[in-house]
Amino acid sequence: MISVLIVEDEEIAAEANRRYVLRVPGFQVAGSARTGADALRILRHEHPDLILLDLNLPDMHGLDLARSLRAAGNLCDIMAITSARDLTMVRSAVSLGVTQYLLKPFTFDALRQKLQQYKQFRESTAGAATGQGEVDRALNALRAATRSPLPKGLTQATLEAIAGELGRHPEGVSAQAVGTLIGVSRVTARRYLEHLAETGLARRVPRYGEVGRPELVYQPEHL
Amino acid sequence: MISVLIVEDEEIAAEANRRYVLRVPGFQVAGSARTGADALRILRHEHPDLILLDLNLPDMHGLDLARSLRAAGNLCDIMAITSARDLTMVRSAVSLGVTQYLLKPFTFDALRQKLQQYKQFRESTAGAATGQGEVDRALNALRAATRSPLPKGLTQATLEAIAGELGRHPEGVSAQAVGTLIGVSRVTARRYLEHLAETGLARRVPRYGEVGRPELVYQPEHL
DNA sequence: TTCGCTCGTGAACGAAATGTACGCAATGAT
DNA sequence: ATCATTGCGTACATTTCGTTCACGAGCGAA
Repeated sequence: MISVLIVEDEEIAAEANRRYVLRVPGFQVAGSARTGADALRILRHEHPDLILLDLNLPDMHGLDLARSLRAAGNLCDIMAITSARDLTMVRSAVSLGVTQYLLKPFTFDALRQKLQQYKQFRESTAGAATGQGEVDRALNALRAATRSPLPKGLTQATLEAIAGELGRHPEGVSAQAVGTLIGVSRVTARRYLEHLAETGLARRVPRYGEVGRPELVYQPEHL
Repeated sequence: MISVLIVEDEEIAAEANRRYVLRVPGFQVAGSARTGADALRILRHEHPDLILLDLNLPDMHGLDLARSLRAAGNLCDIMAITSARDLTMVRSAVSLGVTQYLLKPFTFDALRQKLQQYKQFRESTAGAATGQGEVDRALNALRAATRSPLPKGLTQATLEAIAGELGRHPEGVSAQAVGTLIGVSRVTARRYLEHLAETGLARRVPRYGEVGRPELVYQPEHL
C-alpha cells in the first residue's frame, strides 16, 4: 500500500481528496494537514510515500514546504495541486522534485490516472537497470498518457471488444487468439492490444514455445 | 543560449562533455568543476541554467550537492550522469529535481537528445497554461519516449528475466542453469548472458569440474 | 448518382527471436 | 600422447512478429 498525506487548507476539498485517494486501489491516506506548519509537524513522525500538496497554503507557499523537506533530507514524493496557470511555476516545481502536477479543478479520473502513473513509476524503479533504456522507461512511467481521443485507426467499438476479451483471460492471450475469438485478424487485434499496453491496461509477456520465435501474450493489468 | 556548468572529477571526461555540449546548437558552457566544493564555489557567483552533474564526486555524492543547492533556494536544473545501475537512485534523483538521468558510458547522440529534450521543456514552459493538457505536454517534453537500441535478436522482456535471475546468484550461474530456471534454452540464455558480459554487467568465470570441459559461469558485476 | 476522399481492416511478406543438432574445445585419466 | 567426458559455440530450421500496402465501406460535395 502507498500511503498518502493530504495537504489542503480548504476543509471540503481536503475531504474530497481523501475520498478520491481511498477509491484508488493500492492507496491509503496517512493523514491530513491544513497548513504548511501542520504538514511539517505531521512529517516529523509520519513517513508517507506521497504528499498530495496544494500549493496555495495560508501560512506558506507549497513549494516552500517542498524546499524545507528537501533541505531536511526528506525525499518523499510530491504531487502538486494548484489552480495557478503559470507554467514557470511548473518549472520550479520540477526542480524541487514534484513528480506530478495537477490543475484545479480536476475530476476523479484525472487524479486516479496520476496516482496510477505514480504507482507504476514506483514499481518500475524496484531493481537494477541493464541500460539507458530501462532508466528511460522508468521515467516515462510518470509521463501523462493523453487519453483524450483514440489514436487514428482505432474504433471505440473494436477497442471495447478487444478489451473485453482480454479481461476474460487473466493468464494472458496472444494477439492471434484474441483475433480469432473476436472475429478480426491478428493484425487488428495486435493494434488494439498494443494501444492497451501503451495506456497501461495490458502487459506484454513473451511465452516461450517448444521451438521458434516466442509468442507474445497480453495480460490484463488491473490497476 | 542555455548555459551549462559541467561537474565531473575526471579531467578527460570533463573535457569530452564540454566538447559535446558545445556541439549542440543553443548551448554554451558556463564553467567546469572537479569537486562538489568547487561547484558550490562557482555557483556562488555564476548562475547557469543547467548543471551536468556526475554523481560520483571525490568529496561528496552528487545528490548531496543537489540537496545543498535546493536548500539554498537554487532551482537550477540538473542532468545527472552516473554509471550506477541502481534504479532506487533514480527515484532519489527525481525527488531532488533532477530532470534528466544519463547512464555512463553514453554517446554524443544520447547526450544531444537529452539536451534537446531539456531545451524543448524550457520553451514549453514559457507562458501560461490554458488547461491540464498543456501542463502534461510540458512535462512530457522531459520524458519523451526514447527507443532503446537493443542488439538485433534480443528482447527487452527476456533480457530483464535473464538479468533478474543472474542477480539472484552472486556466486555465479551457468547458462544451462539460467535457461532452465527462466524457461528458455541454454542457447538463448547464453545469448543474453553474453550481452550482459559485453556491457560490463556480468563476468565470465570458468568453473572446473571433476572431469570434462569446464563450465562457464556468469557472475553479476556490481559497479 | 458519381466522384473523390478518408479511415479501418486484413493478406502477404520480410525480419526477428527462439530451439535443435552437431562438431569441436577443454579438461582429467590412462 | 591418446582417450573418455563434459560442456561450449554455431549453423540452420522453426515459428511468430511487425510492417507495408491494397481493398472496400462510408460520407460529403457536385
